[in-house]
Amino acid sequence: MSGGTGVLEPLPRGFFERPVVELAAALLGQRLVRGRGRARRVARIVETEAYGGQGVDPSAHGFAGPTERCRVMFGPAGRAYVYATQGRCVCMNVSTEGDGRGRAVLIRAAEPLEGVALMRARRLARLGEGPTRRLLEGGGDHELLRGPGKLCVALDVTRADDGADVTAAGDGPYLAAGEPVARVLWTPRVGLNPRSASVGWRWRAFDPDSRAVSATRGAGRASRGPRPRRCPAG
DNA sequence: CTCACGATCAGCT
DNA sequence: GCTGATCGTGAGG
Repeated sequence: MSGGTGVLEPLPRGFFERPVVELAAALLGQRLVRGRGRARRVARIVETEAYGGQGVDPSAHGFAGPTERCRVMFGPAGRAYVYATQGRCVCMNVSTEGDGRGRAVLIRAAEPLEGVALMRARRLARLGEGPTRRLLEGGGDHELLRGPGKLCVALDVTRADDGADVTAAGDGPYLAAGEPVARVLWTPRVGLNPRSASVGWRWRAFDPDSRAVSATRGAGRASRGPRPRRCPAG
């Protein structure tokens, strides 16, 4: 049960060389793989957000151009951009387009497929007593990767993975082919500055059939905020 | 150097 | 649904 032996072939570089909003949808259903052997963990991506780059998207880290933190987004497509927010949580993005404009897709949530016990152990190691601990101990596996910070905890994604090539199988995080999702819904992205001009853009894509879609304060679930659409709009 | 601000989360009400 | 925690990051002096 733990540690499947099947080879998970990485997605090719060309998969990531496409418009960022299109990639946000294309990543739904794909596999996020971390670790080798008994430490291997595999998850099915169910929620993403597109971040437009320099001069395009005021909510994107790369809006004003490259900085030391976000330089990976300005490099080739198919690299992990991993950053810390609130000083405590880390989030993982995948660079796209590769045209030096600083665009990337944030991976917000996933469903655990393999290495679930290790994911759970990683999450529990950071939790005190409380409802979340009881939920995870009681088999609430859909909660393991439900949110960009939680996902990185469960998969041991850290700042050390910033710049990692997600098209290369190995110990580091990489992307492998899954199955396309049946439906894709779009809403505004979560947690943005409400004064930002791009706050209403429907660049958050998710699989409405998944229980693992995140429900962060504010604009999280499909049931709140503007009604999800089938196509992105500005 | 200082300072303001989060692409969040866990725990409560 | 609401709030405090807690610090990396980038901009400015």
